[in-house]
Amino acid sequence: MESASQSRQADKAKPLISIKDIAKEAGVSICTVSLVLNNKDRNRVSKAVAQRVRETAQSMGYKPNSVARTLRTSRSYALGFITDEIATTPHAGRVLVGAQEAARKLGYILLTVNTGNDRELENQEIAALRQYRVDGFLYAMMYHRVVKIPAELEGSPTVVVDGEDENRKIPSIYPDDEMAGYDATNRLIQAGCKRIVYYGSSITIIAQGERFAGYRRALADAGIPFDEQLVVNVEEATNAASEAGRVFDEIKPDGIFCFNDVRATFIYEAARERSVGIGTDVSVISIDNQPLITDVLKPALTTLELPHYEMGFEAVHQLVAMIDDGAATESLARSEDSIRRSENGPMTPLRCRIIERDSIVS
Amino acid sequence: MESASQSRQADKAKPLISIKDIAKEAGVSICTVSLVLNNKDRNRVSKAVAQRVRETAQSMGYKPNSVARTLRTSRSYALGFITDEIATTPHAGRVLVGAQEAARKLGYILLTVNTGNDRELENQEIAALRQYRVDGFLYAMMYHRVVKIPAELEGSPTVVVDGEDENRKIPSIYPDDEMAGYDATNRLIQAGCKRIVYYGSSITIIAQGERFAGYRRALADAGIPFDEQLVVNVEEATNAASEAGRVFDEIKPDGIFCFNDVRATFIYEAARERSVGIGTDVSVISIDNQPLITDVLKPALTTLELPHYEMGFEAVHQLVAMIDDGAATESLARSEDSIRRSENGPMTPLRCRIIERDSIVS
DNA sequence: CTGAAAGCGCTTACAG
DNA sequence: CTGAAAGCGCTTACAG
Repeated sequence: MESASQSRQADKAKPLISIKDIAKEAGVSICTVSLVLNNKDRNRVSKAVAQRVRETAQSMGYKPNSVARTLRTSRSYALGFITDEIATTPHAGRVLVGAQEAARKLGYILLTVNTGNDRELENQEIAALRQYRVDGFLYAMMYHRVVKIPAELEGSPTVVVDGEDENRKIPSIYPDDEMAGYDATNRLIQAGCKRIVYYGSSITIIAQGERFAGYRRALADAGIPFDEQLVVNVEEATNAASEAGRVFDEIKPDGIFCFNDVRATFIYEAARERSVGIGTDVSVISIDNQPLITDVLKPALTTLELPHYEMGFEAVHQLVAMIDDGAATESLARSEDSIRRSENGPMTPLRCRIIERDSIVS
Repeated sequence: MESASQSRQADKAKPLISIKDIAKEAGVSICTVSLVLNNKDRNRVSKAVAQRVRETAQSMGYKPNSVARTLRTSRSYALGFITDEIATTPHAGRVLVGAQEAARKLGYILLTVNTGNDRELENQEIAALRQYRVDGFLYAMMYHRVVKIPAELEGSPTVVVDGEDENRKIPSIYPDDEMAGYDATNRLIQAGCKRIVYYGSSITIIAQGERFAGYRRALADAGIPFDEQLVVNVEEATNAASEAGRVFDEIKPDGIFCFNDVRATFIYEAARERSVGIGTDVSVISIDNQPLITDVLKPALTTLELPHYEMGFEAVHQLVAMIDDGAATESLARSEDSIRRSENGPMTPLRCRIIERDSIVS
């Protein structure tokens, strides 16, 4: 006999009951219990017995032991959530919330791990996750970028969140920044703006290129000629303030599409200094919907929200689809002429939602 | 024989090797392998054999199967991280990062779960976590408050993060808001301020009472009489702006201690409207260190940072101490005259760090 | 110093 | 329709 009371606080908890206990109580074998509780009893167990087993399990408060099940079946219903760094922005943590919610609904649980962009740590954590026999991996980035999937993940179901696999092979969920740029610019055009500044980023991340492309497409669709002079790319820490001033002093636009909310604050500041009325004299729109900023700016900033929650949610859905039906997903990812997903292959850009407030002239 | 190839992408991965494989390769029994790999081989296995086993394990790239170990030992080295809602502020997610880092260092892994303050969901998730046989629970709140521990957690090692157990029985880690109020006020006093406004919160959360208490203590320590007129408690959404104006128009202080960074923005705004120079005419300090705010405010705001990372880190440390040595921790928690922790019992307030910037007159 | 055996809780062919 | 048995990978008394 093994030590009956390991010195742990947990021992005070009520004892966990197993299918063996139920079998004894219901007067059947454990395999009958297993069959019934897994709903595999059709044509195998009499209705009466099945009913009795279910009631017994219910009344005894039976909860299956996931660990034992995992050992036996090699399916853990656990997903590894790997992130470089969570919560740099208030919204980034929402991808974890979305992922967690989807996982719960699908009967999965999330094991989360931060790596802080340290490749060695990342490998170490992936190994740890494997020891726990996770069924698949979410590889979540802090912001939309091209990612190199760690070789350690090879062969395991994986989906990239807020990033794009460099080879466009691994399913990737990310914000549709081109569409966001289009929608933002188009919103300004709908408000009657003719001379729209793109107040962008001089750092060349994906979002910058895509949003700018969306800006140009919206202009083109509206028949407004593109003017290089209206593009002002800035860096937050250096020239954002001076360039914002130049926007008003030299360019004098009727609409401004800001790369993000932080940049919008520079536009607000410059407008205030010049007594230009945002929402009255000039329309402003941006992207991010950072609560701390939108709370404070007046007039309230109209902006697009990145689909963080949705990315997490969708990623888990796709991952579980791969796990539950690997063969189908595999062939899907391989065939170029697949019917579903034909356009983007395994890539899933998600649209951003516009949050209407008061910074656009109506 | 069971189906050799379940249709899962994971099957492409290299096969997992077990102690059985090592035993065969090294020509010993599996129990010898187990003993050696768990470092329980002293006086039980010859050095030569032990060495051979280790080398074999190494060369075969053996990783123990946590699931099998858990089933056998009832110890999962997994912790349940329960949170009401992650990432409302950029910093809140840092508690998860801190917890995760501590967990990794101690050989544990985190299963995270969000409940969105839904009590029923919470119970459901706790049950799920139990099915995975977590060794203990972190019960993390979004902000410092008194918490009622769910009955479902009873009997399991648990520590509260960013909250205080209402019964002061369950170990709780939270920011030392009284000390933060003291440190902030004292910083102003050190800068020569004599007439210090407390620009606080009219919502009575813990932090408000504590920071105000710290404010009064710092005043008392410095021999500055407390003046009720200098206390201005506001609500962000309603009277913050008008009251900030009143601070300058009627009270005319030389120092202002703001409850948080968001409130500081109202003070900045009011000062600007009146051409009062922050950092030159009046000193301002606050609490939160919200990057999005401190990035934008000029002059840069001196503020105290809440120890989010540290709370997560410390909580995991205490939880693991309970798990590894339950008996000791139990007696500790019960004895009123314990030597360690005598002062606060199971409560651990953590000090906030001051981030010096340019809003205090030097 | 080393190995055979039991068992953690479950699932799954297989035999009846 | 139901049960006995094997086995997932590990640990741990126990016997030698």
